[in-house]
Amino acid sequence: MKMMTIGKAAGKAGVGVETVRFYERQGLIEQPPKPINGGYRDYPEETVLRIRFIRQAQELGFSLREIAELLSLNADPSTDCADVRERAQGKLMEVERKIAQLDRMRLALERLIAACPGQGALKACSIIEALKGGEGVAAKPTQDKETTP
Amino acid sequence: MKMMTIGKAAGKAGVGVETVRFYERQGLIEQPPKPINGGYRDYPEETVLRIRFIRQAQELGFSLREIAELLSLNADPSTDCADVRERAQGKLMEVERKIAQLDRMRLALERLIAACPGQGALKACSIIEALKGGEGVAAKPTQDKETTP
DNA sequence: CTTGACACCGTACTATTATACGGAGTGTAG
DNA sequence: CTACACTCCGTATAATAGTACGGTGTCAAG
Repeated sequence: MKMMTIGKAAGKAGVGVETVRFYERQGLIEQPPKPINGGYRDYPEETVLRIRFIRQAQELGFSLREIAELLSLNADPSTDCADVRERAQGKLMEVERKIAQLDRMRLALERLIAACPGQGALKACSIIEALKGGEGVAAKPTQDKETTP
Repeated sequence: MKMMTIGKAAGKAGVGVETVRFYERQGLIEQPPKPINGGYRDYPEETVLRIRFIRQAQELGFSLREIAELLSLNADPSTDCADVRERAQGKLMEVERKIAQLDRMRLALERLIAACPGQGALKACSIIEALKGGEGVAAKPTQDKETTP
């Protein structure tokens, strides 16, 4: 039977061997047991999928800690369902917020592209305006007390 | 006239003073000139907007380097329009890819939440499957040569 | 049975993104 | 005019996410 060593697994997932080991140390993926008689570990296909998930999620702005939380939703069909549900709902809200923000950015970029070759009136569309609404979850800005007495 | 010191600007943007200085050093925001007779710098409102944009974009998975690229699209109505347009189109594709990925994750989370309280058949929906399609731009996985000779 | 590529493992180094510290200067409320 | 908070600037330290290195062990092709 074909044996998947760490190098093969890393290759299939598109990362380096050291990265796989790093994720193991962080508890993001499980290290397969070392064969009883010594020798090389055999990685299951699932590890490859997990690593790919991790990389994709990173590109979407999740930290490894957050990704661990996402993966934990997946991992335990045995654990308290209501708890998983609640955490999933939190993540869902986060995801929806990101989608909304990206959609604003998409619109801004589209406007920018549209405005570009037509006339010189490029000044009209500011990328910065794109993400105006939808505050991040933490660290609210201090209120600007209006000079309107 | 009201003067916005670095602390005020940082507060309005929801970051610390040190972070503002850091962004200045990175060239993400411009440091206002020091008043001729010494004293404190006066930050324009635009700086606050830029900082907020930076934080939002970071949550969407852009690095500071990428954010600098995004901001540069905004900055120069004078520069070569075709170039700006091209870069904007690249960013747009990136944004659309992210949206698609997040949409998959959203669906997976919704399925997870829906599957949760009904029956114990939670096993059915794997978060990991959510991001299957849509490879990241770089680092393609090595091809798994099928054992089908 | 040797040789070369890779696994194993611990430790060290790097890049990115901040945060903290310390000493001197500045602005303002009382 | 003094106390206190805040700015300024340079340097130091930290957290996150890897990446590299070096010595030893293992496997498999020739």
